[in-house]
Amino acid sequence: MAMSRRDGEITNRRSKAQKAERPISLKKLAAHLGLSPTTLSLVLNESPLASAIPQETKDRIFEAAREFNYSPNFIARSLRSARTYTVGVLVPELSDGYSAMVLSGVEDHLLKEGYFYFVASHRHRSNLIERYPQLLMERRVEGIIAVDTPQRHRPLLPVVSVSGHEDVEGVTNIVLNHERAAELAIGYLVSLGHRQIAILKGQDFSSDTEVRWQTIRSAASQFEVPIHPALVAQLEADSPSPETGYVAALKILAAGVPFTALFAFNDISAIGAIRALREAGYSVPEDISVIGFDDVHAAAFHNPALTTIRQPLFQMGRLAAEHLLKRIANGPQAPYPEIVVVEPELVIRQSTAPARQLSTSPKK
Amino acid sequence: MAMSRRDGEITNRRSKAQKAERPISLKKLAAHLGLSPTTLSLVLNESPLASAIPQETKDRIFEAAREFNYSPNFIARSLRSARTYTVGVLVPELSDGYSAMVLSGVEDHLLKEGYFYFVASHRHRSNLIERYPQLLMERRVEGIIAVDTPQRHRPLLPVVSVSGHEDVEGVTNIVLNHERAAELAIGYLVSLGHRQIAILKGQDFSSDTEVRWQTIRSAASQFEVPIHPALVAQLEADSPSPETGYVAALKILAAGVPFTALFAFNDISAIGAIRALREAGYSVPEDISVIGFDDVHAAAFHNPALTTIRQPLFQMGRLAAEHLLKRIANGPQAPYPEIVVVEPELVIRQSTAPARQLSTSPKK
DNA sequence: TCGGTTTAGTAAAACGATACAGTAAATACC
DNA sequence: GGTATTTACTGTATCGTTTTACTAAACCGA
Repeated sequence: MAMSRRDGEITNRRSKAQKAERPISLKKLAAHLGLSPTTLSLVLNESPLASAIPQETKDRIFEAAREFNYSPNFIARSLRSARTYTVGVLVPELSDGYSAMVLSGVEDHLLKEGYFYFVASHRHRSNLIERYPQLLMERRVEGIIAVDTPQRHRPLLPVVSVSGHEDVEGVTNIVLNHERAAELAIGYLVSLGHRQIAILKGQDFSSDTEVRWQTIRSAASQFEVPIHPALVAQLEADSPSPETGYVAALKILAAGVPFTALFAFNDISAIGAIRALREAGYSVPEDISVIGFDDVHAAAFHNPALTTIRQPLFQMGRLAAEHLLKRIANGPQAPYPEIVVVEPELVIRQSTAPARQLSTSPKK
Repeated sequence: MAMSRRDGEITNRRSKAQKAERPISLKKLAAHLGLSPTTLSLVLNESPLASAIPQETKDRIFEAAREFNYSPNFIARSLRSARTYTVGVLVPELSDGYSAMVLSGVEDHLLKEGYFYFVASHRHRSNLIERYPQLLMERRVEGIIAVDTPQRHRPLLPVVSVSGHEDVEGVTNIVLNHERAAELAIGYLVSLGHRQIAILKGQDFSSDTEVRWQTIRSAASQFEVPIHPALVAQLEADSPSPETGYVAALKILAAGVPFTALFAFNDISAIGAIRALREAGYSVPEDISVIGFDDVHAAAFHNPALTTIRQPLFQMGRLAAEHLLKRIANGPQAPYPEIVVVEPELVIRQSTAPARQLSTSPKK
């Protein structure tokens, strides 16, 4: 009994009218009670000035407010108080796991504090990266959280950046301790006996790409393992799919330089890389160890379960929200932290193993 | 050179003052130009009434607006026009992939049309499910999109629900053709020779759970394959991790009733189930075929790549936004669709194979 | 009975923009 | 030369709330 509807087809209509009653205003409610709006405002907001109002009147007011389902117009209030209790969040992409995790932490704190937030995802398009902050400012957000989004100019609002790496005045940076992350990964691989390590670099647009690469290089030299240029490939496409890692790993394989371990830019690309390695006849981790980055949900349940460097993404989001609200509360003149560092964690699972005898060609 | 900073530690402060210049208002700009706010408003909004204003004056106005970086106060505008160009989006959870995909589609359309949106994730807590819509209404959103979130009462605003299944007046439902989805999955398994099919039911809080189960039962009876009660398990924990599927699959295995295929509630739980099967000594798909649902990014790159029923999540989000904006534009009296149906798609990958001779115990 | 305090409120301005109704001067028309 | 129209604007009210300053009546103590 398969149906032959096309996607998005509309199956039914109805036209029962929905009353468009404008919500009741303070003024009307006041008129109804024969009081002034001022009085209602004082009472409903439990202002100290309402102390002179007798309880009986207060009760009448509360009663009427409930009866007419009065709720104050947030817009009018915002206009008067110049407070919107709203912040803007810029992310590159919503569906890639990374931003969603950070956002989740951001939201956790913001909603708890009575703030709401606008999300805008710019998909790395520079015109949008320029435009969205303006639009957000027009809407009078009180601050901006920028996730993996470069900040050019000194902002007119408090800005907290997650995984940004520019040193811009007015911006608080929440960053991972990248030196430590690289040390953990390279150190662990070296401890397993790996000396030929392939690296997947991030896309140019990702703000972690450059630091990650620098810290890997310095960790490598610290552990005295050379990084062969042919064993480095860069992720290319702007896609939240493992495809990018697959392609990059193929490139490294094509170069023909043997290696026993691969350190991917993130878990998603690690998963793609594993597929490429497997298709080339290598098994992971027996022939080649793979280590990812981030520890997204999928990492633990991939097959093999991914060894990875965990970034506390949720916590980073929450810290971002906390610092932003603190800056908003303290006012623009107050000092604020320029950098807040969070620590990575090595999560050992099944995609890494001791290095085996190096073989140029797969066993097949 | 490992550092010993604790997470969230603050490394630096500075106190360079940020000027708190209130953005310039029309009134002030008008005063500066020796014109009335009205004139500026007409000119800057390119109102037809500005036709009487000579170009020279217009130029002066535009010039000054640029110079003082004037941008209209959205809040004031909203108050006057009773339009906020803002909608609210309710989701259960941001970090689970599903909501993020839908949200991505929602955003795509909304921002294109000049709308922004507030996100609120309720984590299935019923007090939040009640409270957030109220808060959103106080903030004068013009409509609400509810993703996998039950709607109780007839709303005071246009509501579009994605994967909701209540028939509530005032709500437009964007739903998958679930009958077809079940037919595709069960039909495909049957065509591969499977007759003993295990089912992972969704959590009670998921609005798809009930329909999915009903349509699976009816598809099963249509194809004349019985569903053994011991081969049905329900996902329990409220977690976006494959753990839930792992646990449920263990429960089915424990029952000891043999089966050759498993139809999971979603891809995430399918991935967990595969792990459980594998640990029990079965190989997928040789011993047991597994089919997922949704087609999230991870599905294609899991090992084995997941055969699944694709839901067009991004498109569903976009449709939700389109219908909501249409309803907002048409006003509350206008007719609106009650249901919009989208079609699923069977995506065949490597986690399914022809049924093999049934064996009660794993080959090991 | 006078001055002061408390009680119970109110009036008006303000936030920033927009809509509507004017108006004064200049020009056009016959 | 007188009316009609166009040009170039302005004044005021309004959206819904909050704030500040005010008032009028009642009460209170000496």
